[in-house]
Amino acid sequence: MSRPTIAAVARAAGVSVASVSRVLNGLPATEEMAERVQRAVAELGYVPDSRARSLKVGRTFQLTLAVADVGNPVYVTMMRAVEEVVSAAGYRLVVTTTGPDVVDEVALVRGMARGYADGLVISPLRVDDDLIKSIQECDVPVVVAGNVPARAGVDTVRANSPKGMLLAVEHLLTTQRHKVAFVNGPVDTVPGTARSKGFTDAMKANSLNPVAQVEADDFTFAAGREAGRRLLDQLGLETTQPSAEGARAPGGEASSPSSFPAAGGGGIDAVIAANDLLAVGVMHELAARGLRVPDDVAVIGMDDSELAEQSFPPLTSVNLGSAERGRRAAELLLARIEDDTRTPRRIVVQPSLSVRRSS
Amino acid sequence: MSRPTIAAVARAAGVSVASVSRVLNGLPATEEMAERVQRAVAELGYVPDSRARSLKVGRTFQLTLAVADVGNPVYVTMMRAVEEVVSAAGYRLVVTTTGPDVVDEVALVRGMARGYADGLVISPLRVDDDLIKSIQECDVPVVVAGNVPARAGVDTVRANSPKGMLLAVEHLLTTQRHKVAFVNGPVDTVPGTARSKGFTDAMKANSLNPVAQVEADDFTFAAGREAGRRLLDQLGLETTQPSAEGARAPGGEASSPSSFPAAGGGGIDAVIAANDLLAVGVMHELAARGLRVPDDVAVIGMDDSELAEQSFPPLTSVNLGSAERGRRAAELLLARIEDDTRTPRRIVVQPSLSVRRSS
DNA sequence: TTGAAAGCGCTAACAC
DNA sequence: GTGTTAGCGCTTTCAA
Repeated sequence: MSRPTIAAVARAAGVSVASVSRVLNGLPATEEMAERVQRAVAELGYVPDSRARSLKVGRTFQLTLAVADVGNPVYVTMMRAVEEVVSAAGYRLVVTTTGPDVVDEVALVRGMARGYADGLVISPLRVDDDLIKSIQECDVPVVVAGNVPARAGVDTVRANSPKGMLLAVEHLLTTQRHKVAFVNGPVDTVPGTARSKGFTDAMKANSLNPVAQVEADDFTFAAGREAGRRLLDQLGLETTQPSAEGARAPGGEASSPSSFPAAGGGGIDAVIAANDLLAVGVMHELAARGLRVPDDVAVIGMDDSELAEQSFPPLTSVNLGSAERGRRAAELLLARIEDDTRTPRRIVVQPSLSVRRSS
Repeated sequence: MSRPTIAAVARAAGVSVASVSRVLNGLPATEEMAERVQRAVAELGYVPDSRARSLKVGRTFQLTLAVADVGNPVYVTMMRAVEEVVSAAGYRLVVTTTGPDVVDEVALVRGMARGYADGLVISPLRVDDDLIKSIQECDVPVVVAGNVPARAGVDTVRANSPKGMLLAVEHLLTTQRHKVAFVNGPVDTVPGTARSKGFTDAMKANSLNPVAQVEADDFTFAAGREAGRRLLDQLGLETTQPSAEGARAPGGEASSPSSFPAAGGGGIDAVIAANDLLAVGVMHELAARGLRVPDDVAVIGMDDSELAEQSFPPLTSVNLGSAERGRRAAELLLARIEDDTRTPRRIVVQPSLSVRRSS
């Protein structure tokens, strides 16, 4: 038995389809009419087809959130925030994953023309002219949670990475750390570029020279660990442990009661990582080499995701406002759906530092 | 300027809409016809409306995956597996979050009647008769990644928690741990129930008595930490550290060269947690009380999610086959979409143990 | 207030 | 091989 249609309901209620539609949409009708329709609806278990409806009204009341990697906890925070805003506005949120390639992002945006949703929040890892063009030409409103050139003329809400980097570097200085290394993600990504420049500027602003810099292949834990390996190799820090079994904890007891940097960091006393996953990967590699966090090396991540509290030791992390970015992005999208003529806004969310035990 | 329709393309190409449709769907047409249509499509940037299409053909070529909590890393693994299978089959996957309440799950399943997708994979946290009923009556195929009664007659693929618990307990015995505590999630959930029974049986089978058992409010890190707090309070283990600053690492250096349990666990030498998030929460609480993992207390999680490798020390975890469950669930769904008359299958995925440093 | 009917954009008979 | 047309399920004029 197939799904009942509005016609079936009309027949069962002995009224016209128009009346059923009206009752269902809360338009004026007599008490009795409403009653009869409701009964028929309940009896048949009728549920309106959203495709047919949206074909007619031109809206789906669905919104899409596209992220590159569901495994990145920063997106969890963002998803939650977006979900909250859009569901309060009566929209359904669906999440899709694009993967790391810009071509897939472009395909996703182009695909929106198929009418899947009334709007899109996209947090692109990589941006090129094709992507910008696809966003500009998109049939539904798009807001970018990330950084695209102002001339693109699209709504964006982005983090302030340079400011965030400044917070990180200044925190390190305050805690007497001067020999800092930087583990970035792929520099051909939007966040990778921003972090790179931010780090360089922040160091310069504090008259510091980076001791070392490496670039991970990806914004993932595995890539972070691998990058940490390269970093420490580069610094001439061989693995000190005879076996994995005996590897020391990153948060092992301090060798001295104070929290001043101990020797043994092999030329560095701090690492800043471009996100939390990378930071945790680096901490694992430090531990594998017998280096303690924060005693030998302080570690700072970025994003202040759930992983930062879950990691051990808990990770000091630059809060780039992912929840607020999600919220603002959702609000921007809703506003643009409401009024497509408003001039594009570019919102920048300010960072803060969540100091935990890794620094 | 609004989106071009198939009629606009037909006009531009000087052919009929039927011909455009045919070319677009790869049906026989002359070289020249194909050419003209393709050109017009490219010129206008035409993209077919999937709503109109699916209204006509009765299929959306979208599949939905519904999970309770995007923040739980086990779902990340599952999502990836499902995505892989369905996209290979030419379907688009959309993910939605239900939250922890069964009523929202029911609403989700009922809502599928609106025609959002051709099928649903749902991993319900809580199951009641309403939910089962909604699944049975659902207009589109549903496969449950989790446990529902056999009499429900729905396709399911589930984990073997009891077997997994057995692996965990036996591993502890092998490593000379006998005083084990259990940190479960809410027992009114599907996994909570399964883990509870599994743990009890596994202990009994090995002639072991649980030293303590606590139930977390949720399958989250925060709830795990809180449950750990209650557990250790219950065992009379006061916080030994004067300040948070000096808390010891869970993976601190062993006090003896062997890996035999040291004293200091306050009546326990092992904790099994119902999932990885809970396990990590417990590890944090252990650390806060100066207890070392695994030296004082071994910790075993379940799910073997990405978090298990990311945690420190890396978490021994029961692999409940979330990737395979995702894969099989997706395959089951595809098969049922293909043939709705096949008898429901109930697949059980066997667990394995991923031994890491926490035990 | 209610009903009849047009039409959203597409596909699939059916006729040529 | 191609064009005409009915109709998927719904909403919304327009008349009554």
